[in-house]
Amino acid sequence: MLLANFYNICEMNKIKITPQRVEIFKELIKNNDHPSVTKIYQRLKKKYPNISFDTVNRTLQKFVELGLARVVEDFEDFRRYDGVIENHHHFHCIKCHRIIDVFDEQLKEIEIPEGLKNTFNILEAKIIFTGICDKCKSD
Amino acid sequence: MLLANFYNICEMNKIKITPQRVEIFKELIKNNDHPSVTKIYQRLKKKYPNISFDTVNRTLQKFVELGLARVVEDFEDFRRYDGVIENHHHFHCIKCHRIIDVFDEQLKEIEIPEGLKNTFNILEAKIIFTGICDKCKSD
DNA sequence: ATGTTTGCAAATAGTTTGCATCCAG
DNA sequence: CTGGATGCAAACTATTTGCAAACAT
Repeated sequence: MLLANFYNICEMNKIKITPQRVEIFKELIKNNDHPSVTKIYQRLKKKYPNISFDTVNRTLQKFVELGLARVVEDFEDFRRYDGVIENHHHFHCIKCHRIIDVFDEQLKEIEIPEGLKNTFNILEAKIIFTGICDKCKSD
Repeated sequence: MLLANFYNICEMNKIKITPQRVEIFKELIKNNDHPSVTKIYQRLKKKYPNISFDTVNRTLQKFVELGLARVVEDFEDFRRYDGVIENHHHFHCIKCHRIIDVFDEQLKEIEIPEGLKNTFNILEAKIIFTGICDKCKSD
């Protein structure tokens, strides 16, 4: 996502291009380190001491609405527990938030790319499917 | 994970087998619907009105320590944003919490099991690798 | 001009902590 | 008995909301 796209998308959606929004967007894409709201806020506060945490927070949410950004691993915002210890995959329904275990022979051994295997110690590779579940489909 | 294992693991780790722990464990594995603390608390409160939210919360954490349970998609507990819109995978470092984008041709098309494809509307299939990153490996 | 956006402050939700009491071993 | 476990209440953290003032168009 480039800065030029940012302007286009803002105009298309008729949302105002404010200095804060421009700076927040630039900070978001600058080094792609998946920053939190607080991170972006802290970085911007150095250059623009007047910016508020709240604006950063709301702006990032707006960006997600507009398709300019995504929330990292965006599931529910509270902890859930799993009694199944063995490695397995999950399906998340985006409507009812059901989580369904996925056990599949084919997916059991995920091919870990050489680049990754050599650089990091990979402890787990888990597929997370998101979509709409059977119950919610029929609504 | 079975109830018998629960007793064994508690004994092995010399933690007390209290009625609360037994009930919380049974509730966790009963229908494997990935319950939140609040869910388990609410369900148990019907039968055991004296149980406290706090005990449920701490017990579940204890279960994770002992390897009796897992936290679902257990990443950091605050929201992080991604400026990359295109589908891609992530590597999470469990030590420094860096998140690194994984783009890989081989992984681009994840084989979605027929069973899943037929039952749900799958919108995304994303692999989340967890492990220890290059920087943290050398510490 | 005017309706959106901003900054502030207070509220909220989920989780955690401190501590006195209780109970499993 | 005794140290770990429980229940309660208060604290904490991340996020959200309401509102008046400021600004982009």
